Amino acid sequence: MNQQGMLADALRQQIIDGAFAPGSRLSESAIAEHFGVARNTLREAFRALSEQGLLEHIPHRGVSVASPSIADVIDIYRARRIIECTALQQSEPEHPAVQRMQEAVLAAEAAARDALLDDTETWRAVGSANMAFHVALVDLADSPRLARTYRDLAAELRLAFLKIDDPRSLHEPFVRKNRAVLDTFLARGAQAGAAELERYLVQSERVVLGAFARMQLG
Amino acid sequence: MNQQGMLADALRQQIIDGAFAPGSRLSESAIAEHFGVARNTLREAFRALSEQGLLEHIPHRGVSVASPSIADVIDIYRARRIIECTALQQSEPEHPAVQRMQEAVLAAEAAARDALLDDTETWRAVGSANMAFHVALVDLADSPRLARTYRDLAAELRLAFLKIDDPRSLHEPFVRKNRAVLDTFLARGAQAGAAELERYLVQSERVVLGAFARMQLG
DNA sequence: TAGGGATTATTGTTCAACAACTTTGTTTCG
DNA sequence: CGAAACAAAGTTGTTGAACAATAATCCCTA
Repeated sequence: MNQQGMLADALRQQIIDGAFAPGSRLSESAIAEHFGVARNTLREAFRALSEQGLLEHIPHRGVSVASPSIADVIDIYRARRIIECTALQQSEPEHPAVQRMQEAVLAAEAAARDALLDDTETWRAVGSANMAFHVALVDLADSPRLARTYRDLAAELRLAFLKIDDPRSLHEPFVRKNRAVLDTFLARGAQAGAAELERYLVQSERVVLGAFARMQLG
Repeated sequence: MNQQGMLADALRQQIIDGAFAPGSRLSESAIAEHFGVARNTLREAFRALSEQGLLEHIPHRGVSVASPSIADVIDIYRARRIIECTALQQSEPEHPAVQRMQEAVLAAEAAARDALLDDTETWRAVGSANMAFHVALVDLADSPRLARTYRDLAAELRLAFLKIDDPRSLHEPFVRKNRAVLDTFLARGAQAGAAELERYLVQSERVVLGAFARMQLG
């Protein structure tokens, strides 16, 4: 792979891992030096991540890590509902992605068992496993383009999560919820699974929006 | 706006207008000279368009205009069905985008009336108006992210259209179909409109795939 | 203290050069 | 004659430096 490709991937991972706070500005020269690449090369990586919604680019002011607003969160969940619910509703139970959904749920349950009360890192791992569940779910649709769109949505949503202090209340309730979606889907079919998933998404959105609202007060 | 922004837009328009045949390679130095910019600047524009699916980038082999395969067309229509049908189904008739849907249908009908039998240019204008109808339709969902995804899908699909010789058979039948979708939606509601739209998309996909199949024979 | 203007820092763009790689053309050998 | 190996040419990938254009900061004055 290219240097810029690897560079974009590395940056992407760091951003998702919270190495830079949402909203913080990224200096071209500093980051270029940090990665040991030329400024021109870094700019190409920046543009790729901007197209994916992870970075925000303002002319002559450089790039910042995206910092989703309440409106963004609402939009992300709107898109999630459309993509995820349709993907699940129109799917077949024998699809290979189902196994990956299983594994993701098990991984999330395991991580949640091991997590201490306020260990940010572990709860983020729970969040990662939860997200892997939904990524696998979208793969049920067998549409590379929808999967790509969803990947970008998920990365953006992760930035929203980073803004919230309390990672446990953000991730813990949804381990059980994902399990419910999966079990309902397997036991009672696509239609019932999609309905359960819709409830999941509504509740998840409410939790995130609630945290955002509290944030703007405190 | 930036030079690269304008550059990307100009290139985008030229590609969509068919200035470069799908699949053709774009030489960095030639295009940079043509636009009077440096190679580095052009590369940033290239990357933006690659992210949107209009250009295909292969390391060390440069960029080519995307040339959608049959699999791509199938995927594009799959995504279209999910996005468009959900957008229409969950919409309200008083949404401002409805007016733009009206206008697009009228524009398409007018262009189709004036079109000569084999005037490629005019039939492409009909295609543009048709596409405007669907873009407006997606705006019913009030989701910037879905709208952006759909814009990229539409641009890619346009490249597929460019590969097909007979623009009339590609665009003419769908003027009436769009009218039917709109009238059904207005007269009988979102649910009925979505069903009509689904039929539209199925037929449209069949027409495009048929043309592709014939192309690979001849 | 508020406004205005010079200063400084950062980004936008260009250029030239070289490295890395692919493609093409040629040669050589079976 | 055909295929593999090799050399040559052309394109892209990346760098570093330079300058222009714009934004942010600081300092001075009223």
